[in-house]
Amino acid sequence: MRVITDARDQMIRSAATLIRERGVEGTSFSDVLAHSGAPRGSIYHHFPRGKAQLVEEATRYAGEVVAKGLARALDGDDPGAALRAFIATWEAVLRGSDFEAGCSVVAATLEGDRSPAAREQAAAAFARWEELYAGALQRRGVVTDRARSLATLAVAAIEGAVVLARAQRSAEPLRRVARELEELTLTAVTPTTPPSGGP
Amino acid sequence: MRVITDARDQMIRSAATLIRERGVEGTSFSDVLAHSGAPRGSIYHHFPRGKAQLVEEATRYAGEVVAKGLARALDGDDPGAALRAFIATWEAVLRGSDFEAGCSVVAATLEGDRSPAAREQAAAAFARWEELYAGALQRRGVVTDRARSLATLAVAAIEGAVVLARAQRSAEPLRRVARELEELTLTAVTPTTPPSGGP
DNA sequence: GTCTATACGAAGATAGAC
DNA sequence: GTCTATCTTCGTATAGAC
Repeated sequence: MRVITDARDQMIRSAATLIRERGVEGTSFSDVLAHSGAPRGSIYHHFPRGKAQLVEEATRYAGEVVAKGLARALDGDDPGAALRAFIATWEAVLRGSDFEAGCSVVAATLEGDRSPAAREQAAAAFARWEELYAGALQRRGVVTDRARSLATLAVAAIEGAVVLARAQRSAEPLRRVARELEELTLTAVTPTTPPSGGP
Repeated sequence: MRVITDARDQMIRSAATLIRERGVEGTSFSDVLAHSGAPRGSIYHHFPRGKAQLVEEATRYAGEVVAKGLARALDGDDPGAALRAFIATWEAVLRGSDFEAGCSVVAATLEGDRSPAAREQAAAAFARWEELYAGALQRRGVVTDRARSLATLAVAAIEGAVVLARAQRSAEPLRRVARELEELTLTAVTPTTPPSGGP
């Protein structure tokens, strides 16, 4: 059994954190070492393929963390609550960093032209998030195609809102997107029954 | 009167194009010179503050190009049509680059922690796009607050969809987001009148 | 496994000739 | 204005000692 807080995992976590703030190109090995406290000589021992490998694993890790949070929030089978929890997480990230940090998976996508493997990890992460949310909508009676569209909209809009929030240094974009997505979800899972004639 | 295709403007355009593909950190002066054909000795003549200044102007330029396209599409006062035109533009960018290019303004936001001025340009661009779209919705009878929320959702979702599309190398995210946004817009501008009793 | 030292290249920025 | 040459810094990656 392996302890999950060994040096290697700590480096991956540090890399994910720094990539979130500075991007892939803006994060050097020295930065990761300083942040993680890992010894310099152990980089190529743990990551033989160098930075490309570290970025890949950091992207995969970041994707999994979000997926786990999303899955937990979806336990209650209430898509609206999951949406709120998901958005609240991002708002915490933004506020906790004074709007300096965003999503590592987005960063890996944008700067992943030099390492296709990192971009593939990013693609897998987005697909997983969409799948989780679409599944919850389907369990609440939304048909497959619509559930997929809504899930893609939710993931895209939230990730986009995080970008807008960073640029404008305000949580307002995230709140507006949250409001619209919640109402849309509510409408989708609630069959449009004409108002009955009262009691 | 100044010709708009002089060396300086060409460098700005090249920078915007390259940033869209490789990000800010991934775009060097040498890249911009090779792409624009500008002479090496003229960099610090045209941009005394160096790369930071070039990135700022490229971000501003990219924001204006999109804003102009959006304003043109909104001429007809049909928000749905504008939405389609806006999305079609991004789909063309993605397909034309084999999903290697995205939005320079997003790139400037993510890597703009080293140059606050570039991020401010990005924030201004996003705000302008939102404002344009919200204005069109208001002219179609949507109340201010709702128009703002819908506009933020649209900008965030489309920018997010461009990121997803790059990662997954597919235009599908953009198409799904387009479908949902169009329906949402249609619902918002069409007052929910209960069906009248016939002709 | 981890260390120090270093190779090697590329980046941004500057200086001085033309 | 534009050129070439160069300075300085910093990045990844490697080599060899412990």
